Amino acid sequence: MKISQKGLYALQALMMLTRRYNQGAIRIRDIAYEESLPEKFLELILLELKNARIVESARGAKGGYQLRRPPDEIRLSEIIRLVDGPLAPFGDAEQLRGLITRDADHRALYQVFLDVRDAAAKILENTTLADLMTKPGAGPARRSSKKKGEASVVPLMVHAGGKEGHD
Amino acid sequence: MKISQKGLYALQALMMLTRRYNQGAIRIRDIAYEESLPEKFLELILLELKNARIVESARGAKGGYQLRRPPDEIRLSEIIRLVDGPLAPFGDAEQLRGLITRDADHRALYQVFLDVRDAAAKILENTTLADLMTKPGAGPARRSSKKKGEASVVPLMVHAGGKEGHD
DNA sequence: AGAATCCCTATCGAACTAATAGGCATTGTA
DNA sequence: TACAATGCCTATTAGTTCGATAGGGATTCT
Repeated sequence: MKISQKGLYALQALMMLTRRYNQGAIRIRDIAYEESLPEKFLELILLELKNARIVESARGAKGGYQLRRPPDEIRLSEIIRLVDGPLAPFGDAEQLRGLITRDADHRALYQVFLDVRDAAAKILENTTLADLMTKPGAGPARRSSKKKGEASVVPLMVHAGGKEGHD
Repeated sequence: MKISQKGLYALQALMMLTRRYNQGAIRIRDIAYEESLPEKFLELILLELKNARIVESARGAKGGYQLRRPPDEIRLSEIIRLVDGPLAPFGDAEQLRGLITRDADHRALYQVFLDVRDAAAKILENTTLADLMTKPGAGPARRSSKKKGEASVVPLMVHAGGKEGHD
């Protein structure tokens, strides 16, 4: 899965709307200004988020955007899938399962791809917009999702190579 | 991280060379035929793998390609980084660490991105070409890397949504 | 000498990405 | 009721990436 510039903008805009949750409609212009995003491009993104029922809009003067659901009910996986497609590094989960079943020669390879997508999905399904809110004074970030009967998963000590592992 | 068609071809070609390990040089044409890959495109890929010292070539008649190191010393992470770039879903690990440090407003978001890349890295660093070899008769695949003093990590029961979780 | 094979650079069309443009529709307010 | 503010929507564009092909040069075996 690759997160595009557009995907990043979407997430940033939604973080902004999360901060302003319950404060009524926010103008595109204000979101763009506060998050330093290209206004016209953001307009397109918000339209897409609206069609996906993640945000809602008010038109005309005093119009603007706001979240349609509480921030702790909007998962990062949902947004990323919408804007940037499947979480799998190749194809999508369904396709990979098919290949694992049918392509005996490359089964093990596709299984690794599926493992990677599952690991990403686990993180992104369990992180909501609410989890991204950091208190202004707070130090190094660490988040947790609890509410609404969801399993809280803390990704503790996940690190690959040595202490110094680039990419 | 997104694995391109080219990346998949590279991995497939290397799996083929793993099967033929210690059997001398294999012609591009034979690899292409056996794995059903476009020959000319594969040529480019192998050239790149050669420059990265993953495979070595012999030129002239009786020429061809072979792995330059034993299959259990070639990690999927190395190949994917070479062909498709950083494992992170956005930017690279170093850049993400910088953003987490400096961009207070979006720190938590970038931390999630880094968590995702760490999860992917963990899997891909711990899987080698040797791990992808399945016995011809064997059923559902499961692999493990042991040799050369590496920590063997079995990604057990990693699954996101419900039983039926597409992408 | 000649055939086989890898080496290398160039090129191509299709698709995707990030962004901009501009007119239409709706709504609050003077 | 006008009009200004704002979102809605479609089109367009320049630049990049992707997947693939082409072809001549260099090397090595027989």
